Amino acid sequence: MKDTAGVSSPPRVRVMLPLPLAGAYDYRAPAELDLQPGDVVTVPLGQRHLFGVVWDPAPPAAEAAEPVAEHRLKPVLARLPVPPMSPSLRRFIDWVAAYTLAPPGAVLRMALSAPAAFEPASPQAGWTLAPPGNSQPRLTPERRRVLALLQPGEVRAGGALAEAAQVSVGVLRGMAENGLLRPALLPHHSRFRRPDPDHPGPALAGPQAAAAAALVAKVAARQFAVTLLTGVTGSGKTEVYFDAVAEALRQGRQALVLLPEIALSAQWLDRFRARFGVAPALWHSELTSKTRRDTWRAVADGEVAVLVGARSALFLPYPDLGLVVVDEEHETAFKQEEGVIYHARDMAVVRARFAAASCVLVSATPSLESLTNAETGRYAALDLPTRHGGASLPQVVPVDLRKTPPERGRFLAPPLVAAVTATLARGEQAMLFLNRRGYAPLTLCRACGHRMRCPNCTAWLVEHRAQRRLTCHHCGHTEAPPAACPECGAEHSLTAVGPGVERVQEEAAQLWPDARRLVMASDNIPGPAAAAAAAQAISNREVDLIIGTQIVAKGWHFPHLTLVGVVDADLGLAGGDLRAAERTVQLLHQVAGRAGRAEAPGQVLLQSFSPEHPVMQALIANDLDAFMAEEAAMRKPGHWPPFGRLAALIVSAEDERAADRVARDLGLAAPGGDGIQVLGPAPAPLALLRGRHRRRLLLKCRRDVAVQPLLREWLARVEIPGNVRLQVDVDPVSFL
DNA sequence: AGCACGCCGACT
DNA sequence: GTCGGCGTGCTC
Repeated sequence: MKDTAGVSSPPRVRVMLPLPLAGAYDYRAPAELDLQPGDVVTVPLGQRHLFGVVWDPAPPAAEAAEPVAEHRLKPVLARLPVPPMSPSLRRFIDWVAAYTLAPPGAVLRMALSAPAAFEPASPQAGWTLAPPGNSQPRLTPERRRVLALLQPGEVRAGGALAEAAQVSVGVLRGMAENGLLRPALLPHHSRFRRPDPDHPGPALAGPQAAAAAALVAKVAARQFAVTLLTGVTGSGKTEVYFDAVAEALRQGRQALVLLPEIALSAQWLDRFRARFGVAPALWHSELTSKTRRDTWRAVADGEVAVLVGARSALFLPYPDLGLVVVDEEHETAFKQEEGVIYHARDMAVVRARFAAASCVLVSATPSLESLTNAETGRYAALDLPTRHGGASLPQVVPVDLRKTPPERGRFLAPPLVAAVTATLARGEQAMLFLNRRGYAPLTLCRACGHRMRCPNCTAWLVEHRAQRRLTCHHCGHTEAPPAACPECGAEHSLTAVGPGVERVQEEAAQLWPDARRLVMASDNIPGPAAAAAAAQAISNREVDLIIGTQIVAKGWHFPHLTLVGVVDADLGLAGGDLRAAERTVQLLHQVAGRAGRAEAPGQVLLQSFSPEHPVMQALIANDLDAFMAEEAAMRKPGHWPPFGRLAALIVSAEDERAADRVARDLGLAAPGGDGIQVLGPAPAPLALLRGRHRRRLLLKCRRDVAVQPLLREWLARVEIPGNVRLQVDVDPVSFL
């Protein structure tokens, strides 16, 4: 900054705004506000007032850009009475923005996700005894009861006081008018109770105790470290990392546990309560705005010691984070695919690094990424080898659909039908797993071959027979099934092709009419309450046969379930997805883990057209380590992740030619060189999505290539018109 | 992200 | 003649 001699520029601060702007904006800093980096402020922007955060001064290198002229600066309006954003969270936001190529303000927006939390705290109004005055108001029995309940100086909420005195709140108001009571503010009372690290709970022994001690030592060291905790379903991983959470509590630091499907974790919460005596704070997208506000503030104030949340919980303002746990770390649900595109598992590691916290990644079926990091020593590794309580692993058996096909128009092969029949006859529970919602994935005209497709997407319409609708699972388009073929006009020619869970349930109803059946899919399990109710019904043996999509795969404990039938084990393997095999093994292994967790041994039947496929063989032999080693050997030579880096560019526009033009320009401007390869442009597998035409390019680099500078230079060379959108997906998980 | 400015169709 | 549609562009 070149100050002319004797003329000093007025103090200015950089303020990050929660908007997708390229960087922070400069504001004039009134001296009386005494602004420091991290302060939450309100500033004018155009015609409106916005919340923002005072950011750190720009590094000298960035000063090449001309600073905004003095006369254009507007003043910071106010500093808000909330704890300042910590340096570690500010650095994390900058880091995520730089890594994902997202505007830093868009990342900040995730950290300011409860704007109501900045409104001046409105303590709840209550009533207290008024000092005795001159007037002598009438003392009815109702009024006496109220007065008897209040100690001098005590403040009680109106509703609670009225209820305790068995009067209406109107009585209280009348007493205030007569000088018996006066309004007062309730003392701040946190709704978040501190979990007790020493709450009497299940004791750990053997390998569990050893693993727990190792994690506790990491937390006690108060340094950044990453540990991969693995172990088969039921080996007690959760209780092991609970000990690490307890140590963070003892250290006076906060612990964050990320779960992929917070909505479906009623059983997880029960286990937490059993270990710590109270429920943890929760964070997910379906919180009410009031709970959201209270939780955000309580986290910022350090009142929340343990928080369990979905991926967005990474951006909450913990004052002193000591532990980050990512449970089910292999889950693709941790990948945010919209807005700021990031992988919560990977960002959790970074969040822990900036906070000098311990990070624990947990899974029965760890991702190849994490396994590789453990192998190279970047992560410590802990494995729990046995099922807790001596329960044995289920036996996995293939059902070869070529040798023993189902009857025509049916989807359950004779060996599976026989196994379910036998299980039900023994009075045990069975589950049929099919990762496909609805009745049938395709509706076809037998006369002309026309297929019912979505007008907005490259996708078939899925029949939902219960609702009498054809629905697109990508954009939500829905229509009534036509009486005649829209193409050739033939009547009664439209026929359902392939099974969904509804159709399997229909077949099950014919095969086992007396069995009590329960379908579990996102369509009929809309939220946490419904999921908990379903789990309860299963535990209470009110259900004999469960028919479910992938929502049954996650972390449930069904003690009476002894048979799992996978209706279509080949389903996830279609398509050219890099991780299709890995994901299928993980999903089917998790589903298989539902069977036989108590004393009764479990059995898993895999219906497949290719039982010789390495995925099926790995499941049958229960040797996932060998499978993952083979998977690694296949990816290594081509520098595929995790042995190389990927970034996807998705070009989309309503105008197909505009999308093509930009995709072509990107292809022409593509970077090259040693260890750098660009694939495409090509139409995306979902070439049309929500009415937008999509093209993809894929940048593949050796591990030692810095991808972000490469991408930034590349994108700067290409002009993107306003009607075309370009999304950058660093480390893509989905190839749609 | 929002809000303004700006340039073309159906209403009192 | 105006009200209003949403396309482009800027906000320290």
